Amino acid sequence: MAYQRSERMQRRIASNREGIVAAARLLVSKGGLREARMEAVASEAGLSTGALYRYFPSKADLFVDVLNAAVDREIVILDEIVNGPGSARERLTDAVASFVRRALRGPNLAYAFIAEPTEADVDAARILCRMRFGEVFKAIIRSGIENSEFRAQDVDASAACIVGAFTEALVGPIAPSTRGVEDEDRLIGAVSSFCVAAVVGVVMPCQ
Amino acid sequence: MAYQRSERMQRRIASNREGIVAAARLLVSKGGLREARMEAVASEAGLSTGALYRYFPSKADLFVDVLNAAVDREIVILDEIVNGPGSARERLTDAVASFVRRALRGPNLAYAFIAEPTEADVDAARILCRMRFGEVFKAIIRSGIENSEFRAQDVDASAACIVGAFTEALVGPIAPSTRGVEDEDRLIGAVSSFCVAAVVGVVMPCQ
Amino acid sequence: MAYQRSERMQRRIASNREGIVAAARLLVSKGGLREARMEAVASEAGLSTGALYRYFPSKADLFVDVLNAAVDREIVILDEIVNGPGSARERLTDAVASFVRRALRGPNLAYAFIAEPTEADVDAARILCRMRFGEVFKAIIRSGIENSEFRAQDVDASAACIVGAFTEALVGPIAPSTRGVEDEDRLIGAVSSFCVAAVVGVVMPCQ
Amino acid sequence: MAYQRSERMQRRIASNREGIVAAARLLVSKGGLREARMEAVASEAGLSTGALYRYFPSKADLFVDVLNAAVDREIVILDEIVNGPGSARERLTDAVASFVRRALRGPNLAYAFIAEPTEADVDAARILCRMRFGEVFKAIIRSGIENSEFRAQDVDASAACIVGAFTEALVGPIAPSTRGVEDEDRLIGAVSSFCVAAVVGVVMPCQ
DNA sequence: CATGAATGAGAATTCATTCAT
DNA sequence: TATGAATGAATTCTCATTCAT
Repeated sequence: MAYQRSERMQRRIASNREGIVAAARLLVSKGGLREARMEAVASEAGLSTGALYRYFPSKADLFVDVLNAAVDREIVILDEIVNGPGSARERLTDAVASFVRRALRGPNLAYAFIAEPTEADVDAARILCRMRFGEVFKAIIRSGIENSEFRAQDVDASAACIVGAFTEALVGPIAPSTRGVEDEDRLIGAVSSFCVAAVVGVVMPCQ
Repeated sequence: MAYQRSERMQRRIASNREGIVAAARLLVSKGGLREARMEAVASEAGLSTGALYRYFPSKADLFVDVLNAAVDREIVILDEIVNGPGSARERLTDAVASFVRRALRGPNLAYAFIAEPTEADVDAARILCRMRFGEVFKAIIRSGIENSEFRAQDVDASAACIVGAFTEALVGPIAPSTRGVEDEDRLIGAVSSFCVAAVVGVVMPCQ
Repeated sequence: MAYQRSERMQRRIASNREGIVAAARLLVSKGGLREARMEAVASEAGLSTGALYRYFPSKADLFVDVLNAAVDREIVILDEIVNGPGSARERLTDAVASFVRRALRGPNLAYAFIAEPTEADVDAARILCRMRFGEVFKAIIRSGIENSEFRAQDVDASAACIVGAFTEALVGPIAPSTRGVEDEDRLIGAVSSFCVAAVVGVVMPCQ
Repeated sequence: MAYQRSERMQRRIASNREGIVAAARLLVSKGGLREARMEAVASEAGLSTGALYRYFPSKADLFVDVLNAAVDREIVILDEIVNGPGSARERLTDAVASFVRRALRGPNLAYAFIAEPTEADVDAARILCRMRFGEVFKAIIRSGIENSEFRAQDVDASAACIVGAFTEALVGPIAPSTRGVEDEDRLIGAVSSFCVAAVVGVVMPCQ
């Protein structure tokens, strides 16, 4: 009677897991972490609440996973840009623009997660995610400083500022992310210009 | 025949109100809005939960007050800088530095509140506060553009980026605000340089 | 230093007591017992909540008093009618009409109290009041039976029915006591006819 | 892949719902709406408070249901009598007797609900219920007037009076519904005679 | 005697988590 | 393994009553 986990079953398990994460992501993108109740996630995933706990030991674990999955995708894309060709300036512009563009489209959750703290458990993960984003930008900044494209600066601080700047411009209530789609390019241009100017910062060198 | 409210009592009432706000502020600065339960606030203030409701009609009202009080103080100081003498560049530097410096000291909650969404009621106030901060920086940017200190730019977007940048640099976990006090000046310098460079943005003028 | 209670003081105490009862009555007539909070009563009476407890040991006691005061007045008037001249039938008509008329005017609270149960303590008093009203009508019914104006009947039950009938017709939501003032006489006529017919009840004697 | 809800479970759910309603009914019949706390209901039903909210969205909804269930049963029975054969007089007698008889037995809550106002939400339902009772009696009265069994009269007022009369005779403390069961028939007879006499009202036709 | 701020025991409702089926 | 009903601790808010001033 030894229990052999069939391939079919394995696939179902994997797909259930993905389905749960997808459902959770959808709900978060709609109403934020605050409104993503376990029962709603289960229902969206076509499962029972009990089943959720077979895949994730707690709500926090589930949302940490959701967060990481979303951020992983971002990081992959950003890393490609960062490690790609072009000047540091171009790569920074592209990285910011790429992030902002996808965030404006949704349902990309990176921004939602970045902006919304919750329980301590999830918060810790969020913090790590912000750090991962920070690392991406640190890499660009460092390479820009090395080849004298960028001014000398506190790399940690600048990276934090960049992440904060585009996050706020996107999700912050100040920033009119609701302007409408036509202005998308304008917003992207404005934010990436801001960030590039900040790190380049050859300020009035000829005066 | 009405009794005269004794001065002693008046002082007690005033001090209680302040005590409640202070207790709430403390708890928020420790554990965020989500851990600031009414009972905890009451206990911290040395009162009963019922007493809280004599001073504030609801939890949301209390925290809106706490938030506004913190932000009011900031805005007063920032406005003074903004409307003061000096070039736009100097004023921007000073404004950012001033905010960051006080935030690093604490218990200044402006940054905590700026960063943490909660219930819809409080959230509305938070959004207004961010907007108020945004307005301060818009004013500087506009004046800088007018006198050609700053490049032409999307004022709304830049203001959002500035607020996001120093917020993130402060509360964001990327920027280790836990570094210790020795680095305070360094952080302040880094963040304000970042913001100034971003809006000035005379990028590579001699190339 | 023996304390002589001055006449002035005695008068104030008495007038305060009356003021409290009046305030309570007003609030009840507006929003029912449910909405007559002690603080509101105090405020309406121009006193502090604490003062209330100098005159009444508890909320229940206060409202029992209010109830009894209102009912006392009714009973005095009804008793006058009951013990006055006229046939039992006339006296019953007058009694019902008199009660209904004053109730329609307000702020007569008898009906409000009659219709609204609350805490056990007050409820007991309410029950007693209904009994007192019942006694009034029992007296009329008995005298009507004695002189053969009314049919033989269960006096207790009939009295209860009468009280219930006009109470419901007044405060019950079925009975449109909101019809407007022009219909006042019509309602009074209808209700008293109903009650008289019920106790006379010489039903189809000639058939 | 959805599991089939077992019949056993379905039965449990149905019986739980009924159990909750029954528990609520019991508590109301004992101590009135004001003593029927959600925790007490849950405990009486052998459930947790949380479970109650799976079946009813709020306390008000639960009690509206309880009220309506009780009244529905009454109305069905009364309607049968009203629309049945017999003279208007007979049908009125039967309707009143039927209601009073069942009310004396309990746990029939119609009378309890009829007599006790509570929170606004439940109150609205209570008012509707009284109106439904009123309609039943209006129908009889109208048909009695049409075929000259009853005197001309204000149908609305009379219906209200009837409902008030038997309600008071039952729950009102004047009419000792605690008399004991032997007097049941006597009370029923007295109340229905009262109501019939009231609407027939051919008062002293031969004098 | 008057004041009214403070008390604190409730009461309703929510939701992550468990466990019998 | 899946289900989803049940749990129950947690949390906000209310209001009669008390007591220091």
